Amino acid sequence: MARRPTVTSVQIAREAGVAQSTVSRVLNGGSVSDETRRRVLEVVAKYDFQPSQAARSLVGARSGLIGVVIRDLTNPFYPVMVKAMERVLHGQGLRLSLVTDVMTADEGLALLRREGVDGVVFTSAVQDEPLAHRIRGHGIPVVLCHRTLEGFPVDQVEADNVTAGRLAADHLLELGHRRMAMVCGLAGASTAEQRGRGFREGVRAAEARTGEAVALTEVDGAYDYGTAYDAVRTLLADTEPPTALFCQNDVMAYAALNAAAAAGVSVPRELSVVGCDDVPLSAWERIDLTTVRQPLERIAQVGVELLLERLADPDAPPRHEVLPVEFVGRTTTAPA
Amino acid sequence: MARRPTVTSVQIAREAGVAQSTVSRVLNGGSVSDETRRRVLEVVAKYDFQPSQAARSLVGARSGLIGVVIRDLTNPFYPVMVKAMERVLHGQGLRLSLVTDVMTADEGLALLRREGVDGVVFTSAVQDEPLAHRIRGHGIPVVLCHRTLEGFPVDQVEADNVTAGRLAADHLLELGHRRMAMVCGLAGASTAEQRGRGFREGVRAAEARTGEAVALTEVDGAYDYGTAYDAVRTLLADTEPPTALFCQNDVMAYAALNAAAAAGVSVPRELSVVGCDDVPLSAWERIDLTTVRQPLERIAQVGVELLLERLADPDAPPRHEVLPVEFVGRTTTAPA
DNA sequence: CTGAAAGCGCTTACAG
DNA sequence: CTGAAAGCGCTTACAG
Repeated sequence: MARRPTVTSVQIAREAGVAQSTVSRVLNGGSVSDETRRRVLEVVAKYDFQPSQAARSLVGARSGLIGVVIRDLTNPFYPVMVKAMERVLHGQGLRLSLVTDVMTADEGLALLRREGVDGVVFTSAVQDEPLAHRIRGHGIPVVLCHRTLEGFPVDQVEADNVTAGRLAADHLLELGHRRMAMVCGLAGASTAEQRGRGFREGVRAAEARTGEAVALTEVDGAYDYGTAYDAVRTLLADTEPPTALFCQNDVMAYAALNAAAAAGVSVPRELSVVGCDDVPLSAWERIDLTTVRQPLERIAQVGVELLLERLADPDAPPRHEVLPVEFVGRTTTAPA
Repeated sequence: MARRPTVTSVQIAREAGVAQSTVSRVLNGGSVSDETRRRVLEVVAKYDFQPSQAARSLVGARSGLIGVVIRDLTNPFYPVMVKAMERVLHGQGLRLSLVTDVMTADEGLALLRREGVDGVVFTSAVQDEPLAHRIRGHGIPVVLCHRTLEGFPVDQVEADNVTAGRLAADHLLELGHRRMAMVCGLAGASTAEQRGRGFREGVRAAEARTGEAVALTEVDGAYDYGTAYDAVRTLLADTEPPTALFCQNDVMAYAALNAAAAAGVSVPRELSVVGCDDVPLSAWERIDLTTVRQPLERIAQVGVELLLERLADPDAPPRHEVLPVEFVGRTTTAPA
């Protein structure tokens, strides 16, 4: 089990009877004669030679590493994104360096710099968190994926979250709900601001159209299961609880469904619940959540692609992609 | 956005008026005078200097990278493990390099070698998959975490899976079930073999004790949601379907619950379902799965610790930890 | 305690 | 097409 010394390009070169730089050339696609290439590749295959990434990124212009900043990996939302990103990156021969909430923002920033990432995809940017700005301040290309930051001119991709909120509102209002609550996402997250705005717009529009008043309570769920669970339990303990809930993401909607079950409140008979995201879990028969789908994997994919295009053309103007959302009616909502 | 040239230790040294090797020493804890240390750290702080990991791992004995091999990140089982591992590693100043099923085993092996990982934790080893053996063949320390491989003398940590299967059997038999099915995990996975063995032992023991025959059907679920879902739908379409199901992991139990719902089979009235793992999801009111808990985070933590101890003492005899499991009764099971 | 030097394993001009 | 050489940014003996 002593660390067997790794084979290096020098040894490959020696055994193939060529210069070390020639080995490098055949591996990186320089001009090499067929015969030389064949001879080198034979030795490469014999030892299953793998060039050192450390050496490569030390000398080269690129590390081949892309930073991906998420929050909590155990939130079912993120694995879907990470997987989609990994697929694209792996297809391009790139590696993903994950930064999660296991570390502080400062630690994450330091790591990304030490690793020499070629660029960073942020999936969880919030308005007052300067991490993305600081990374970019170090000259590292940044893209905002699924979240957006005001006054930060970088490549961004997001869903049409205002419409998402609007669709949720329209659905619940059409069902006749007039006493509703919104379980809000993280303060400072663009998605929370936009979904909230869309929902409120929908409510106001309905009021204007019907002349009927709609009661709308807003509580903070912080995009977090536990926070949302407690908030909904409190809501449901009220003397006049809402008849419908818009949760700004699916995870909080799961919390709402479970909190309702714990409180003995029947969904959808006594309480309608609408989520937002359409994470795969939402389609489970045991959950079957009415929600607004955002094209999660597509967002992840576009995010990575924007970064790759940025690396290819650093001076192109920043792009901002907005992807459409879609209402998904299932069984957690019913007429008031 | 031009890549601002990164500050190096040479520049820090120059500005602090010391040799580059002195900068290295203050950063790595060599002997340096207080005054020199102070002066260097001041410049380090001024530029927020981050030493290049590439250079460090090229010259040093360690890369500070630990490979972690999992299967599908979107299986709720793995994020829990990865997070627990990341916590331990980050506490030690180490980074995690994730290998998932987005790539082939060969590609994963190649990557791990190129990156020069100091060691690898396997969470999804299967008997006929030589990946772990091959990694180890390159002199890289390996630990098996949550799965075990026969005749492979490396550090291993697993739950007491035989007892897990036995507990599931005892519970269902006590409830009076005599027509059962087992949804089996991945062929070649030690957990599947052990849990299956424990369950069968329990059934045979009950038959011997009571003199009553117990019908036990076994179907393949491959530890996969979709595979298990289809298998359970087929089972339930039978003229004489089982009254109880033991699913060798929680994810397959979710599939069973959902398949039952889709088939209009009431759980637990018409069908009892027991899982295995106790992933956080299982405690949700909407799921509320009777299962056997294995100490997931603890397994992950011990796995990483075994590896770290191995790195500290390469010649210590291999260790094999077996962690206790615990029956968790919830509402997906009822008397036959 | 401190500095000068070697060297890790590559890529990339530069010659030929 | 091919080789010799420089150099990426560090750590680690080796002197003093």
